[in-house]
Amino acid sequence: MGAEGHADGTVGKALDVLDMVARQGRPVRFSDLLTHSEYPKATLYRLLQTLTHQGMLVLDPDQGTYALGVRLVRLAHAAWAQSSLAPIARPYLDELAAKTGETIHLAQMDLGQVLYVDKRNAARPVEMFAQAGKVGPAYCTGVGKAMLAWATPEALEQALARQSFHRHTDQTLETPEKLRAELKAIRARGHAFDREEHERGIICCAVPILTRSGRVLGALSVTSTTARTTLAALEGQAGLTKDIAARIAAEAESWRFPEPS
Amino acid sequence: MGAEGHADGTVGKALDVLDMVARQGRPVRFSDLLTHSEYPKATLYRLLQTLTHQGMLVLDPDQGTYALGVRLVRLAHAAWAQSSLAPIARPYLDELAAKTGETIHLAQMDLGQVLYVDKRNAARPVEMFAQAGKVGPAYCTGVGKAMLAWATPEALEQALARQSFHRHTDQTLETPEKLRAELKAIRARGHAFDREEHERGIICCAVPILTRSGRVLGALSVTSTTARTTLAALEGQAGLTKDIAARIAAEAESWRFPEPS
DNA sequence: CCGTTTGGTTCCATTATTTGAAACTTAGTC
DNA sequence: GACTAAGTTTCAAATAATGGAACCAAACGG
Repeated sequence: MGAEGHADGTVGKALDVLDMVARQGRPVRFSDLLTHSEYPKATLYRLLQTLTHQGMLVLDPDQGTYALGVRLVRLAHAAWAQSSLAPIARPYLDELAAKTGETIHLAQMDLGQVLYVDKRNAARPVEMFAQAGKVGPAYCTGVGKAMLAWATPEALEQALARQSFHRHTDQTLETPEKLRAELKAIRARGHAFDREEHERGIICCAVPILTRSGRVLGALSVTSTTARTTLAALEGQAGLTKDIAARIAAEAESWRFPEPS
Repeated sequence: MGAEGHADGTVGKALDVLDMVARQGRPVRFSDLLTHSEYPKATLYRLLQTLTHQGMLVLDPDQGTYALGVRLVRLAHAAWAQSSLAPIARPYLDELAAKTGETIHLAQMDLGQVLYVDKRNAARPVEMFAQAGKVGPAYCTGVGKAMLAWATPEALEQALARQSFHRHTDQTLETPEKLRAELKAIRARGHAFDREEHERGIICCAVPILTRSGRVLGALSVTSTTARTTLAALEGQAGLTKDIAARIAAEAESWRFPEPS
């Protein structure tokens, strides 16, 4: 992993370092990062200094550890409100959750990975960050495959290059070829399934959220367990899910001109 | 505004641009940014390209507008989980909300501004991003003053330099001098009040969250309205609030060694 | 239709920043 | 008091950023 191929320019490297800190999941010492990093000591050191000075990282002076800074949280709040589908989709997710009684996921694509931007659990209200902001693989989730199926050729190639094709279950599609074939079937069918490809016992039916011009904005899925229901039953919800997806897309498109200023 | 004095290096400029996009609150065209920016055309253009290529920004090809990218949401998830007090403080906030029956704010300092990282509304469960991630002024909020009162001299000066001292209400402290005097009183007292300084009718009592070494981690406030209660009554909760703050601090400190690895 | 403006993209010689090996400074060990 | 590990600083060479100007394309206007 890592394999940050082409981190263009200093900015790319800095963001790379930021990711590195994020990946650790806990405050890290300089030397920890150094061992995990391909950058030489002095370079890494200066990058950390810059990021810290910029408030993207915070240095705990007591322990000499770096953690992600709160400036990120502020930026993310804006990102959430302005770029993700979550605020637009909220009422529609509620509706879909109510009508299906199943778990709902709203996802977008982030550099070949699936990013869950909102979720409904049917049972209890959303605990935002605990649920959203999480990432998952694209090649073995319903939402991931739904988005890949309608991705542009370039985006697809980029994404494929970033998939690990780890065999999570014995249903997992293990090769780019198998995935390509599946994507073709998904395009023909209009929706994607997850046949326990990521997690044993978890199935879902996912649809893409497309603009009128055919661009993928995200994906929406209805998830359940093999204990509770079947794929066929989930497919029965596909029409409703597509309908909701279309309404989200329509609103997302009309939302792009708040005020002419 | 803007006035980003010393944006060190390319990274600083790039992050500056990121902030600029965030500030607009909606997808922006290249030329919009150009007019608001001090950078020359080509420079801004390349910064935008880099950020877009890095997934921090997303270019809507249909409209040629830039918006904050989802990569930020992912980073923020990590920031939230690892750097903010929110995950640690959650149960304590619940407890405080239950015992006081008032609105609770958990805040941290971000470049001289107050960043609300969690909140309890007594009535309904938190809608995370809708509530958290918001920012407010430090000089006229309870949590802001509580944090400034225990800030290091350098941090205080930096923060003071960034305050606008806008007169939100006729109670607002309008000058650095008045604020300094107030901070001294707060240190002596052990907790800060908001006497309708930010918003008419809104009062609160806030306490800092301090490490054993005396460093400010954040602040905690119990907020209400003049219609419902009085400052004196809120002060009655100060002991409980300090207790909760101490427990949050203790847990935050012990949390810093997940595994020796 | 053709001249013009507006919005966006690319060039490229100049300039400033980044780079990273190595030297240096602290603490901790033994 | 020599030895180590962790963090910080230096400095000439290498590299990347810069930005004025040219360019392209699409919309506009007469």
